[in-house]
Amino acid sequence: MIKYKIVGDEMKEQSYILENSTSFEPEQIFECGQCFRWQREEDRSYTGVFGRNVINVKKEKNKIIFTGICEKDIKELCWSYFDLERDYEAMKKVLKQVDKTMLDSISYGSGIRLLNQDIWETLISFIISANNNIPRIKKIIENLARTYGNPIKWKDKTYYTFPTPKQLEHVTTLEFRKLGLGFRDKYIENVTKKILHNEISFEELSKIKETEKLREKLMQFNGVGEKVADCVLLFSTLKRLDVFPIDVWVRRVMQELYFPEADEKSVDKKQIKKMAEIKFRNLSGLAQQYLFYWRRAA
DNA sequence: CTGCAGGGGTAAA
DNA sequence: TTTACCCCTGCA
Repeated sequence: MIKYKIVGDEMKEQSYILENSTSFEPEQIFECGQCFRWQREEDRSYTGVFGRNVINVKKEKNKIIFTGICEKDIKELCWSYFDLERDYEAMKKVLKQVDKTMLDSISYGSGIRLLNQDIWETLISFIISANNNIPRIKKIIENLARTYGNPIKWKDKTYYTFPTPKQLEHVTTLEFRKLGLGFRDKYIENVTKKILHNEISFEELSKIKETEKLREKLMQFNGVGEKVADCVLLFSTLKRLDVFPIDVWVRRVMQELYFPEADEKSVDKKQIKKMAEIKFRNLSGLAQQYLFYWRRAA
């Protein structure tokens, strides 16, 4: 049995304040379905773990306050993770001109940003999301982290890092099953093995330029179909803003909007993707997120 | 109280 | 193209 040291006491708390923030609403960023490990606090701020960092994000007027314990400079980490380089105002301006619904959905979720999450974590998380509901997805991921990740202490609470492939190396199917993974247990096992045996590496994946090729590679993992692959492409550091993941909600809203005559299920994914490309072009993925967040709240 | 549908899909038939 | 799948929750 491996013992992990609690690193929290050795790391200093840091903070960073982003002034005059635009397109940054913690609730929208963390509740729009792209991530599973951010928890809402009593004061409406959010605390989460990414990499070996625990960070709290709080919005006060137009300031965003990031506080936490980090391995590296907190500002650098946040700029990368929260995609702060990208000009969301400019992208929203373009999408708003598509049609009235886009305009409405952007007004509703105007503070959404697409996170640059770790590819491995995003991959595992969305494999778990298959035919599953959000509360249970979150529960399973926390079970995984608590059981196999490293503890980090901060302010009298213990947080856990997302387990690395190495940390899942000797976990049996049965042990995964006990954590509530269900039929997905063998998928997680398969992905872990493929990574550890170097059949596919994330470094290699990151180098692939062509999105189609990258999607194909991702779909070689057991448990990864088109939807999961698209989510990884959009929500991780792979960051393909033009991919359009279609889940039940997105299918619903797209049919209502652009295929009002058709009855349920008669419009296939290919048609919907084609329509998204026509309407939203290279910003399809971002548009998908506004639509998803807006339609789900309705 | 029991039964059943359905959930941010995928693999296998 | 259709169907089973772990497990949990909501609702009839």
